Amino acid sequence: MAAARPVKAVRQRRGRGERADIPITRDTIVATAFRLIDERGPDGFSMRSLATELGVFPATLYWHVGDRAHLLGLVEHEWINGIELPALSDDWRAWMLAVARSYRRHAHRHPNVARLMSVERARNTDNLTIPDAVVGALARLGAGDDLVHAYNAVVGAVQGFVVIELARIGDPTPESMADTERDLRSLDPQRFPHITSHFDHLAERALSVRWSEESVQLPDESFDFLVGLLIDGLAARFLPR
Amino acid sequence: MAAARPVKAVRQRRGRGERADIPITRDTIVATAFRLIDERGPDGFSMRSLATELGVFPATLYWHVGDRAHLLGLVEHEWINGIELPALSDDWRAWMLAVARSYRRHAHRHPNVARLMSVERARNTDNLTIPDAVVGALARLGAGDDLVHAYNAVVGAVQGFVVIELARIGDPTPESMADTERDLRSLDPQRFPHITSHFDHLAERALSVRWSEESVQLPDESFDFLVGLLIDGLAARFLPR
DNA sequence: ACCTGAACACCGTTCAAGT
DNA sequence: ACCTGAACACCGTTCAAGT
Repeated sequence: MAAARPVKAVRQRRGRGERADIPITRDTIVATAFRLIDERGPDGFSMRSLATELGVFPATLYWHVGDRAHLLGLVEHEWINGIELPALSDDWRAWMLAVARSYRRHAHRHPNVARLMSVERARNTDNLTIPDAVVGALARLGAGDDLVHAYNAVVGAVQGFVVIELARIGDPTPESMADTERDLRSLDPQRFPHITSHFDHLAERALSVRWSEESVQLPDESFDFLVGLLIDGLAARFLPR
Repeated sequence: MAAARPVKAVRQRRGRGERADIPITRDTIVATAFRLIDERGPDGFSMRSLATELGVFPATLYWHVGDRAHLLGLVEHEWINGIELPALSDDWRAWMLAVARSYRRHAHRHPNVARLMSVERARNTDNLTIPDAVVGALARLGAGDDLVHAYNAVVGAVQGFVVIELARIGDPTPESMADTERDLRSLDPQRFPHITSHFDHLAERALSVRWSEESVQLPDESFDFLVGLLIDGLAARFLPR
């Protein structure tokens, strides 16, 4: 699909039925929607703001791409296509880690778009390149009758981890962030003995113990740790020793 | 927090400033919002529909619970409080599996509410009971400097798995479901050699290879398989052998 | 303190009418 | 085939005005 070319058409009066001078295409619409969501977040995106950005009336979008849900499906498609699939390697451990990291890296590049994945999902019949490669790797490992479960476990955990880490921590105003920090720092050691005793170790790094916007991304080590657990677990189950 | 008592107040005319005969409380609002989201899904829920259900004007809600984001935070709180924490046990493996299953079971009981978790998050300073218990278990295992990462890996994977499995598969009309099924059944074996060759094994059971609404819930075995991988991985890292 | 009534600035979507 | 212009049925939120 074409790269997102910057379309900043200034709305200029046009009579009924008159063509736009820059012809609106399906690709332009999807690319612009992608850019708007990416830059302004889901709240700054609407069918109407997209139409304005493109210099057309909202109804035009419906003619080209159908309704909002369908458009978001196309954006999802675009996003998934942007993930680089690491070259197949003999070392399946290294390959799986590379795939997982590649997926996460792409999500971090476009967090606002990536957040859509968990909410408004489109058809999933295309974009099966990575799933197919993962199924292949697991089958080659000898997953056998556990193939589905190994697949679901790995994909669900990796994809899910990224969704959870990117989930918004409430509204990102300085005040609410300060409030959260204060509340977390003054937790009752009676009720939460373990979090409080390991507070310095967890603060701003652990899920549920974050407050600033910069800490949306969890430590890379946490992700690698997870993938390590999965890989070792698979090896223990399927590889002869 | 009080159980959700059924409030079906029929809107009856009231003059300016007049009190409702059934007094509206914060708890009633939250409980009713929970019920509406649960029953009708996020699309059937709005501040206005909630107000109508309660027999008041929308502005009343703002007086009691603040804006929509804040209300959803309270609903989230309510949901999380509903998770049963299994009694601490000496067998940490059994305990972790029990906690993970308990979380997932609760999500499946209220899928529409659970879906909110990944999107509109409130403050997370309360409801730290389960996180605290998990931190405690991992610390006791001897996670040491890897405590954060072990915690993030386990919680991110378990919570994330559930989010991914519950994510909507596009719109659930019979036609679109049939379309997806047809597309999946007629995948190109050249492009997707592994999925096609294991199709019968994966169909309706694997992420990305589902089409019906009944298959939102992945096989329980897949979830248990994941938790097994995590537990074994932790044991291999932290337990002396 | 608590609620009404109305208003404001938005939405997504549809549709007849134009070229 | 492609787009306008207007309309419809909704939103979330605010605010003065009532009791």
